[in-house]
Amino acid sequence: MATEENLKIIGKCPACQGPDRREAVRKAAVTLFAKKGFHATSTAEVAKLAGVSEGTIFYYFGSKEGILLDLLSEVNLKYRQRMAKVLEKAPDGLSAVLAGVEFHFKQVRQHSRLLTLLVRDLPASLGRGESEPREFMRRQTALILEVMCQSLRRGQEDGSVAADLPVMETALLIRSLLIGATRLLLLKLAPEVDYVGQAVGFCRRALAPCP
Amino acid sequence: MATEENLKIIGKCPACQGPDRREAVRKAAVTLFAKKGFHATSTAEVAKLAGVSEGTIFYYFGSKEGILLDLLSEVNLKYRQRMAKVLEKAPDGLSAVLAGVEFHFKQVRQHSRLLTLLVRDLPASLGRGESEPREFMRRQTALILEVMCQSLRRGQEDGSVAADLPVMETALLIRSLLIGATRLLLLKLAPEVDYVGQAVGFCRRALAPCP
Amino acid sequence: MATEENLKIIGKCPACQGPDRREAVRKAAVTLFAKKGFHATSTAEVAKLAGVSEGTIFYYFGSKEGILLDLLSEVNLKYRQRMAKVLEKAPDGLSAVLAGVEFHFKQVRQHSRLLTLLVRDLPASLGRGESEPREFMRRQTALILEVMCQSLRRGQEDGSVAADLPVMETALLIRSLLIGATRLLLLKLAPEVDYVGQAVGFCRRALAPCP
Amino acid sequence: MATEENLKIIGKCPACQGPDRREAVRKAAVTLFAKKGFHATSTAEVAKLAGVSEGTIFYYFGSKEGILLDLLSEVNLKYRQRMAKVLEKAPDGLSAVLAGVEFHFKQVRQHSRLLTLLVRDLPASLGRGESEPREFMRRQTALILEVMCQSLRRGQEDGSVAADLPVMETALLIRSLLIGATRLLLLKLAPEVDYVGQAVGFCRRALAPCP
DNA sequence: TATGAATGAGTTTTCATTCAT
DNA sequence: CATGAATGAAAACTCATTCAT
Repeated sequence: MATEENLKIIGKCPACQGPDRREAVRKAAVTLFAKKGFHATSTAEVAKLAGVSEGTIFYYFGSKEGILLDLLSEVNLKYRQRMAKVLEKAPDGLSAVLAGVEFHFKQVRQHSRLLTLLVRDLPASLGRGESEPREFMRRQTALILEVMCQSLRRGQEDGSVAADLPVMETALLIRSLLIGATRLLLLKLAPEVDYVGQAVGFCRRALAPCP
Repeated sequence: MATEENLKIIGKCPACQGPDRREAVRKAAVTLFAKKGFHATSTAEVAKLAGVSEGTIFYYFGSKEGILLDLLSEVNLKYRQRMAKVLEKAPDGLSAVLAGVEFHFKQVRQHSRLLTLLVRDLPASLGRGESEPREFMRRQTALILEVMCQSLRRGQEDGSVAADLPVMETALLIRSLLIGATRLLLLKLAPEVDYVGQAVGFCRRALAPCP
Repeated sequence: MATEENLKIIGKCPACQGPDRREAVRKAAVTLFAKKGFHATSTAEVAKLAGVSEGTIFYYFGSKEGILLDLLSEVNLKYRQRMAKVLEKAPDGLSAVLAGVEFHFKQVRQHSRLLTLLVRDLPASLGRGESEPREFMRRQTALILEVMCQSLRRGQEDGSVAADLPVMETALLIRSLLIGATRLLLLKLAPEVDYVGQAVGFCRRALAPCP
Repeated sequence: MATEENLKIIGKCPACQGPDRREAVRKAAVTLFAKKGFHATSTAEVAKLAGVSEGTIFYYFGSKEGILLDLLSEVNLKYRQRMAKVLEKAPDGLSAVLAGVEFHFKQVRQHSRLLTLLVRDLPASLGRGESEPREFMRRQTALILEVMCQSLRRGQEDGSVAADLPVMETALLIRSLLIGATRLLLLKLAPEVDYVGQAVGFCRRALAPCP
């Protein structure tokens, strides 16, 4: 086919047509937002790195915030789906929760750029008060919490988790631990020790019924 | 004194002279940064709320980021000092750590505006490379971690904390939990349940030696 | 015919083919230009309201200004034709002029959206130098003036209009009155009183020969 | 004084300091708005012609529309004040009105640039619907109408104006005539004849009581 | 010490227009 | 004929910072 060759000749990335332009913007945005932060990145930079015109960004995403929202909803969705899959496979409730903890740290390592957006640029960058994007984030958080709650309940039923623990509060604590750890890790504010294993142990002791 | 009288005449608050101007800027900045975020707040707004000229801000703080850094260092210092005092009073290491956890949540409630600065959007320079302000943040985090580590070691010596726990990693986990919880609480991303008590229990079970 | 069926299937208005597309654009443009003004209306909005693609607009009208010019020439043509018909029917010159005045106010009421275009913001090219669209507007004005002049001359011949009035200047004054009134009425800058009758009386006294 | 000399040396217009910068912007804006129209003039152009930075414009006027509003309120104020003075001097009501008509045409000739703003860029350029600037314009129009009404009433009292004419409607008609004429004159849409004298005669016949 | 007028580089966003299909 | 993805130039506006006073 001549098209691809021609594109090479005129110096255009052959992947950058049609919906691929959208993807190119997303990729560029992830890279820059993760490296410099949402506010410190201009749409001009994103456009340049993506190899598209600035207009294209607004054609596809409507606004700068639109890119971030689009990115985040995907991060959240994939994270949740994978997390859910991991939890399902576990033999009992406690194992599920602990597998979730382990999974989270693995994700942080593997998708650090994307998750950095979650701990640095969001939701602080988004509209304050009762804005639409804020509500969006709250929903996302609630969904992830729900998954965690289910495993905890399952654990209380099968006896692997202490029965007297209030489910929601406990889920919040585990979630807090994961969020805080991600922040310390990705913003490199803490010494670079690997504490995944310790995190699992920490939670196990906190959750398991007293023998 | 002529000064005070004059000030009354021209309608300026007599407290807003000399070093008080500095303080006025700090107060205004805390309020605005916490409410709207660092990026969304302009120096003009800060100056206006503080009742000083824009030039004054730069005279005292050098830059917009300078205000934030100044604020953060004070938040950290006071937090650390108070935390240290709380830990000292505890009868044993475990109680110290748990008292620290409880103290943290109390602080969040009492000084929410100030602490919001820590979980809200940090300036870009804090997120990238080896900038000076970045190093500053890391130092602050390290100092707080150190305090926590001391209590853990003390607990291992007096037998109230499991002896096989690696101190630094465990301190990081507790710190993570506190940071994550603060974020969820202050950014109002989680249901508004009170989980201080649960947090203490969670940590006690995770730290206490197996009976 | 397959076309109509297909259109129904894909949910497109069957009237929107061929020259009807042109008409759809015109209708949408009138609505939006009258409501929001020429400058504040984007071609995208026009295309959307018309249910056609953006390209179509440029296919038919060449440019955004082209739509306006097309619209204006039609407004003027119809206005002139109708005005001419009204003037013809009048028994004498003065009655013709006064009927014209009355007719104008009726038009303003009936076709307010279309006529608003004439008093609203014209594109920059209409306001400057010797541009082509500028010349176009001047021609339109001249044509309407000419009609008015004819009636005045007729009135002077049949004695219903004072013989010593300079025709062109008088026509310009009447036209001025109509234009100004339209502006005040359509832009709703004046109290909403109905002054058609008064306008007719005003002109009659100004034109009729002194008894 | 050294200051003025220095300024000349570094190539700055000596008039362009302090509040004179504000004035420089106003002057530049009048020139450009009148020549090209409000929409077709960019703030960059205004800044360049005024010899100030673009920021300065926003420092003083807040927005592009702010310049226009500022300009217009001054035009209106001066116009009204001068008009009032002219009307006062007249020996009777009819003379007052006619002097006002004559005065208007004189103004149009003398301050054509400024008045062009009134007939072309306003109020079409300003916010639609019930916007603040729109209301501003309505108030301005009302004030001018009021002045005209006073003279008409005075004329009816002293017998120089027909007693049976409804004051407001008549004022509106005269105002309409002036507005329309200004538009035709300044936008150069009509043949360039001088019809001031005719306008006065036209109005006299329309207003004077039938002998 | 304190001011605030002035800046200009930078921001996000808009939009008429083009053109390959 | 008709589309709509893509553009890029330009727009209005913001704001941290400076500096003469």
